[in-house]
Amino acid sequence: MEKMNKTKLHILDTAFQLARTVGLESLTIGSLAKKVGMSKSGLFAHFHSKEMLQIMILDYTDKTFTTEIVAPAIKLPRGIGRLMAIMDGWVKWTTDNGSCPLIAAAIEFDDRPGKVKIKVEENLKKLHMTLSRACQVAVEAGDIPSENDPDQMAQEIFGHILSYHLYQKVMRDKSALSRFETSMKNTLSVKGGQS
Amino acid sequence: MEKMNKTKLHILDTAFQLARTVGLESLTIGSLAKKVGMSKSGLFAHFHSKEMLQIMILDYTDKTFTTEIVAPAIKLPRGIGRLMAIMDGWVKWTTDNGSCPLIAAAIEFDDRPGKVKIKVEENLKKLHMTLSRACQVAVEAGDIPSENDPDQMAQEIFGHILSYHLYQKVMRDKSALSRFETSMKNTLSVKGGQS
DNA sequence: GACAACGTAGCACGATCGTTCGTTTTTATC
DNA sequence: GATAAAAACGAACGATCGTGCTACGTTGTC
Repeated sequence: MEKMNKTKLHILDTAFQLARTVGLESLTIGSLAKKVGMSKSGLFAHFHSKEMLQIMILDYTDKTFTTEIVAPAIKLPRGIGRLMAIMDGWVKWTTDNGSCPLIAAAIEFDDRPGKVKIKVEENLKKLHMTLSRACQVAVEAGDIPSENDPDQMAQEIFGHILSYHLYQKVMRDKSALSRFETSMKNTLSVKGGQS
Repeated sequence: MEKMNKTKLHILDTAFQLARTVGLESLTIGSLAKKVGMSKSGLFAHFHSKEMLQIMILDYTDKTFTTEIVAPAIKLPRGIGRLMAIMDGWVKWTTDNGSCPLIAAAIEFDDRPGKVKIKVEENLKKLHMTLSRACQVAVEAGDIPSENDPDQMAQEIFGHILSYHLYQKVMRDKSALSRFETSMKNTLSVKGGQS
């Protein structure tokens, strides 16, 4: 873990908020500096390239998501409650203000190799692991059928969130949330494969 | 429908390809002009603002998706085959080269009101309708259970595609495709809700 | 209180952004 | 082949991009 002084944290927090509405690429150092209230060069000195700034925003995003959503869920007793707590938090995280910088970055950089994409890949995998683990715990607790593969469920659930985001935020579909909840139920119940 | 001369179509086709790798915002008129092989101002004259260019790229994307993927599927006999043909085409469309400009734009503009967002919303709704209709046809043909709501299935399926895209393209997960297929099976089969 | 280290500001760089303008080249019409 | 219309061009605009450099102010240490 890296040392972080007060100013740098304040910058990152502002950058995080800004990135939620404009993404990582359209976030410019000039606009960020104006919003923070300091000079472009003074801000720039904390990071030594825009690429590094983007990476640290992703880091900050991950840390915020973990402490605000994952950590509280982990405190719940082992079982499906943890998973649902994460999902509730995630939905709120998606709905409230702006979208998720990680998702935005994932789409922006999916075809642009580089350090940022590597960081995105890393964070996405971590998120998948969190989901997958939570599913596994729910299975072990007997809350959901053991036929279900945790990785399969995780990928499906990830899709439910992404889809919800599009339907709710872009298409402004009033039914988006209830459909999301139905989707979750479907994923977590037994699968009656007709072969 | 608008009249379109040869040059404009060529520009849009090139822009479409470029947008698949960099998105709509990072696509600059200068870089596009260079790739097309004409001057910035000459190209700019065809559209009268960058915003209009972005909208026409989205239009072009929609038209291409329709003729390349939806139209061939419609020619198949009524039933689940149509839906699966669309999904096959969509997966290939997502996997082959770059991602989908519409999806990228949806993420980029979800919190930026304006004409572009309106166009994105319009196209997404059209895509949802296409999916929903295909599901409904499959139900009517008796290929999938009638308990399933077409809109519900459409939102789920949309999520499966988005998730697949992230897992395959960003996380480079080898199992992404097979999980996607499982997800599709799950969505299209009966739901055994344990209340 | 001298001194080193650090955080921040100011200024400027070359590049590129979207856009405008006037001119030249191409195309179509008679 | 003359002429009008349309298409493409080169140059330039003011603004902003990311990034350096230098200097000034603050802070902590001896």
